[in-house]
Amino acid sequence: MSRPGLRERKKQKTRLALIDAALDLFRAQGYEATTVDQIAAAADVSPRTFFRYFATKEDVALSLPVDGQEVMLRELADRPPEEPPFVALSHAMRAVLTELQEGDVTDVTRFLKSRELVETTPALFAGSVRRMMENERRLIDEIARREGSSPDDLLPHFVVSLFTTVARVGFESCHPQSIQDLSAFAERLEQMLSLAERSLRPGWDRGRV
Amino acid sequence: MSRPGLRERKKQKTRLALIDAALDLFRAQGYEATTVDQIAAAADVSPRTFFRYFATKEDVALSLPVDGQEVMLRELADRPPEEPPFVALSHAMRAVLTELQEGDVTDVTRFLKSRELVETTPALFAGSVRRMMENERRLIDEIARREGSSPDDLLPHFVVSLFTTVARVGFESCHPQSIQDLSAFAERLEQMLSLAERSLRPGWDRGRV
DNA sequence: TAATTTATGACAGTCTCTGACAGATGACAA
DNA sequence: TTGTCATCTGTCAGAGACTGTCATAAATTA
Repeated sequence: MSRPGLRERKKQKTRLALIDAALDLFRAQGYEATTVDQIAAAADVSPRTFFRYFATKEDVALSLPVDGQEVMLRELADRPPEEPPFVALSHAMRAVLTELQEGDVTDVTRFLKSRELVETTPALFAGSVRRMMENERRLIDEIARREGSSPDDLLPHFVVSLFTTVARVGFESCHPQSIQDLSAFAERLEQMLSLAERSLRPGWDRGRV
Repeated sequence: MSRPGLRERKKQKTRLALIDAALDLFRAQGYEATTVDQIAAAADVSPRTFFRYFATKEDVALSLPVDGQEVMLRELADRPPEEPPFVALSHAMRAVLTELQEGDVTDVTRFLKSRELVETTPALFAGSVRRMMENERRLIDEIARREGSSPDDLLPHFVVSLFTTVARVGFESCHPQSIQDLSAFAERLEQMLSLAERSLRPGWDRGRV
């Protein structure tokens, strides 16, 4: 696993510079009030280059949560097949938070920053939900594959949507307080997962009720 | 209940003209490919006037589903308090479809048109979900009021989010086929509601499990 | 009919985002 | 080291969504 070339490293640097510049400007003067020109200037690139890294202004704010969804999908694929769908999804989600916590501290900071931004900015919140739902399709496919469901079976759709909802409500409920570390997130998530577990019949996620 | 004045009638006419022009253009050449200028021209108003009726291009496409949400909220407020939350929400949703069906036929056509458009256009789908979630807050408040929950109780949030998810999955599952009438919608909705009912423990939506 | 309110059109301007082209820079082989 | 090539970047021009402003026209009211 050799170190990537200079070009690749520069690209990563530019990408992070744009993300950090954007998050700071968004926090300081609000999302709508900051222009792409300002972000580009703060990161020392031309406005055109900004759009070579991020398709939209929204993308730069949501790139971290989006990365998280990728991790989640990878983790889900690694869960043992005998695990019921909802349990597998829960563990995959926990793994995302764990992986983040074990990584670089600046990553955690960036993540929390962007998370707070998303919760307090309606436009970004909308975008976040949108991506969550685009991701839902992929989670559904993976669950359907694991369970061997037929393509028009509504159960995988139901299970994944329900799980996504539970996770979202958990995250949202963190919003009023300013969250300093990830453990508060993890705690809320467990709280919601157990509420869901208590509400649902055993075997519901495999159609055996 | 006197007939509104000429000015008010003209406004309603312009509004409907914009909606119809927009929906037709969107269907014919796609949502992104049609410009606001085209819509305004088709409805015989200036582009500036378009924005006096709809804040964004998205709004004109989603105005009908948004109207539906208003109806849903009104219906929910009319449900008897002894009804458990999930049942009350289900009945309110049924009432929306019933009210639509009993109204003008052109309204139903417009509704189905916009519904298909939303499902087939990612940008609009995202916007639709976003409004659904903005509406969620109001539904939560109403359920919390009915049940006398404390403001930081997660249960009303959970119940409403779960219901919204179920309804959404039901609507989405209609997409592949082209829906001609509302009864197909109603049928799918019932299918999903019964799946949810089977999966959940009795009393879950009042915290009595 | 006159006065007032309100809807509309016309115009100018900002911001997001895209295509096209040319110059700069890193990757790689001779 | 040098030359070639692919890729990154800046500059420019432009479309399209959306907003503020002001004058005009139409509806409402006295």
